[in-house]
Order: sequence, then C-alpha cells, then structure tokens
Amino acid sequence: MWYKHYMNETKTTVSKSQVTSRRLYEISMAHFLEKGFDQTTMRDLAAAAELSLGAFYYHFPNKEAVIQRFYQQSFDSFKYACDSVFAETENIEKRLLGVIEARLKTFEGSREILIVLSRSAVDPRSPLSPFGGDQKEIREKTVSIMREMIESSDLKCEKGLRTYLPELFWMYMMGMILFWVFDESNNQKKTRDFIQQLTPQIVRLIRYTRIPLSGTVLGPLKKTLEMLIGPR
Amino acid sequence: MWYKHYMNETKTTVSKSQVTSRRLYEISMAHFLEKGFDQTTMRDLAAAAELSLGAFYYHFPNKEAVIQRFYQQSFDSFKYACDSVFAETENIEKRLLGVIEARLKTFEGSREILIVLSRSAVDPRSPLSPFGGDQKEIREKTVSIMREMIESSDLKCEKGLRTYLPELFWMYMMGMILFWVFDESNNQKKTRDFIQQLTPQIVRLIRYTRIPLSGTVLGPLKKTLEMLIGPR
DNA sequence: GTCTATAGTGGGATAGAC
DNA sequence: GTCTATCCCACTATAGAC
Repeated sequence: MWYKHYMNETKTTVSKSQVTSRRLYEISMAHFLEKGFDQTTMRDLAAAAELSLGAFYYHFPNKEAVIQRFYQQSFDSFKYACDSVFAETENIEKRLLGVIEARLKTFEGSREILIVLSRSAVDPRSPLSPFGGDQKEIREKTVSIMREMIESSDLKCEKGLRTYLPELFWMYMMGMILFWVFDESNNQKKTRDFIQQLTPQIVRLIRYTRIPLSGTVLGPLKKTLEMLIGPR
Repeated sequence: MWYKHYMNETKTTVSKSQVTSRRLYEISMAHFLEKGFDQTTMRDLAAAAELSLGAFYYHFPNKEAVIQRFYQQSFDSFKYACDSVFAETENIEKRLLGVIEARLKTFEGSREILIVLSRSAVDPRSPLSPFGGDQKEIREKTVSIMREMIESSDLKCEKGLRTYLPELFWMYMMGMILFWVFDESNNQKKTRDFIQQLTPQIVRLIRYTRIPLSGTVLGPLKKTLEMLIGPR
C-alpha cells in the first residue's frame, strides 16, 4: 500500500512505513539527547510513539539502528555543506578548515550519540566500522569529497603525494573527530582552536614538497603511505 | 579472615578473596579467548568456577572489570619488558621500536579482548578512558616510561620539542595500537611492517630539529603542541 | 504491508538472607 | 563470601487485526 504525497512543487512518493520510521527516529533522538542512549529503553521509545514494542522493532531491528540513521543523515547534511564551502573558495586551507568545521557542526549537540557511535566504530566486526560494514560506503564517499576538494583547489604539491591526500585528509578529519569526542572543554572549543592552529601548518608542509630538495624526506614517506593506504 | 601463604623464600600474605578473584580471572580469560567476550555469559563463568552468579559479582562488579584486570597485568609485563629494552641499547630508534613491539606483544593472542577494551576506552565517561578513570594512572605511567626512554637515550634534538616527546610518543604508540586493532592481515603483519617503516622516519625528523633553519616550522609547531599537551 | 497484543528467552546486574 | 531469588531490559516469536 503506497501513499502518494505531494510536497511543494516536487512530487514524491512516500510509503507509510517511511513516515512512521521517520517519526520514530525523531522521537528516539529526542529521548537519547534528553535521557542518554543507555538510559533510554526500547519500551520508552515505543510508548512515547504510542506504538507497540513489536511495531518499533518492525521499523528498527535494534537500538543502534536508530543512531546509524543519524549517522547517515548527518553525512547527507555534511555533503551538502561541503558544496557551499567549495563554491566559496578554491583555497585548500580554507576548504579543509571549512569541511572539518562542517563535519563537526553535523555532530553538534549530539556528542553522546557520537560517543556511542565511536564505541561501535572501533570494533572492526561491527557494522559501524568505517572499513567493514554499512559505514564503508560513507567512508568512501567522504574520501571522494576530499578528492573533489583537492582537485578543484589551488593546491600545488609533489605529484606522488597528491594522490594520497584524499585518504590522508580523511584520516586527519577522523582524528579531529576523535579529539572532539574526548574534548571536555566548553563547547569543545579546544578542538576548534587546535584545528585552526594545526591545519595551516599541515597545508604548509604539503606545499613544501614542491621543493626538489625535499626528496630525501619524501622518498621513504611515499613508501610508508603506500603501506598505509595502498599502492597508487 | 586472612590466610597466610608462603611462596618460595618470599613471605606474602594473601586474602582468600585475592585467591578466588585470581582464579575467577584466569577462568574468565580462558573462556573469553576461546568463545569470545560477548559470547561468554556471566553464568558461564560462574558455573565454570563452580560458584554462584552472585558470588562472582562479589569479586568483579561487572564483566568489563575482568578485562580491566587484564589491562593492568598487561601493563605490568610491558613495563618489565621496557627495562630490558633500555638495558640493551641507548639508540632512540631501537628503543622506540622495542617499546612499541613490547606493548603489542602483551596484547598478542588477545586481540578480541583489546577490541572490547578500546570500545570502552573511546568513551570519555568510561572508567577505561585513558584520561578519566582508572586508566589515567596507566597513561601517566606509560608517559613516564617514554620520558625515561628519552632521557637516557642518544637522542639530540631541539630542547623545546624534547619536553613534548614523552606525550607525543605515547600518542604514537596509542595510534599504532589502534592500527593493530583494525589490522586484519595475518598476525597483524601489516602493522609491524608499518611501524618498522614509519618509526625511523619520525626519529629522523625529530633529529632534524637541531638544524637552526628548522625554526620556521618549529615555531608554530610548538604552539600547537602546547595546545595539544599543555604548557611546558 | 503495518501494527497490536502477548508471551517468552537470555543475560547483565542487584538485594538480602545466611 | 557465598547463596538464592529476582529485576530489568534488549530482543524474538507468533498469531492475528486491518
């Protein structure tokens, strides 16, 4: 049974299930943010949605699935935000800063959710591992965003290194997210400051690689990168 | 009630509780390694120890507490191994390699345990967070080991940077442990190779800082380190 | 295809008697 | 220190209403 639904101008078909699961998702997130993930029971959520427990499980196979959806959606808004960053400037430093800021913004106010997310993400067997399961796709898309960011930018650097940069920037961003998760300072200000400080230095180092002299450092480095990321 | 217990030469007093909890620990670890952490139930463990469930909880407040003990013990043997590394050579590169190898060796054969450990460690509120709870002490001790490693070594580098190295090496080691957790290659060979490759380069870069010219890079870097680690 | 109602399992954790 | 009994909750199963 399908319900035709018209939303301003754009014609979209939305199943009843999609409507309900969206409702459940929103109610769940509200509860998680208020009471905490562990403190919220599936019965709480079902009751709040005035739905039976079984029906809730019909829409979400388990509690974590709800925050998987959050991760999905946060990625979508991140991707969207990147587009405007790229439209704004070709400067690689500003772009990289903008992209990381955009990513953290998608997590703002949901730090506990992200902690739960990271908890599973460090487990290589979990579906939330950036290398293994459902999240692999997001990782690849994020690397692609980094690639796009670099290609259309003003960045000039040693050619060989350049091919590794998308993955390297992805790792850098992941590191900053981890830093943010641990950052207990007010509104994670420490993380923001740190990123502002560190990013220009990284970019500067990368630009330095154009100087031929840098070959002594660059040679072994490239072999290391190959081990880390894979051959190019 | 105390039980006097004599062990070859050295007189030691051991409470009944200590004996039991040690027994429980060993039985538990055996089960974890065989069946996996999540697959092993507290009831399994209690039954294997021929103890009631409640009695088990008297000795360990929860399932994770058992692997906390593993972490404690693994640290002790790590510390011991470091002493012989330091006795062997003053060369900083060999020392750093030796220390990290020693650390990974303490985790060998218990990768799943370490995954569970990391899972909790990324949660800043968990007692297993390296910054917050019980593990804070181990982090500080590990940083001290790094400090000892540097001070009695042949490493010469820029003075200011030197004060940050203990924490930096600790982070480096933690990173390599995380890499190892994710490394699905045979016996985590990839991690080993990567460390062998990367470590000499890092040491080389650090040595370069003696060259006065390097000030342009070093100036901002030190400010960044201060934000990362704290003022010196 | 969506949901209710209900019953049940398994397992982490706890209370309180002994 | 150890026990028994119990709680709570994630999750499953199923039968059937609409």
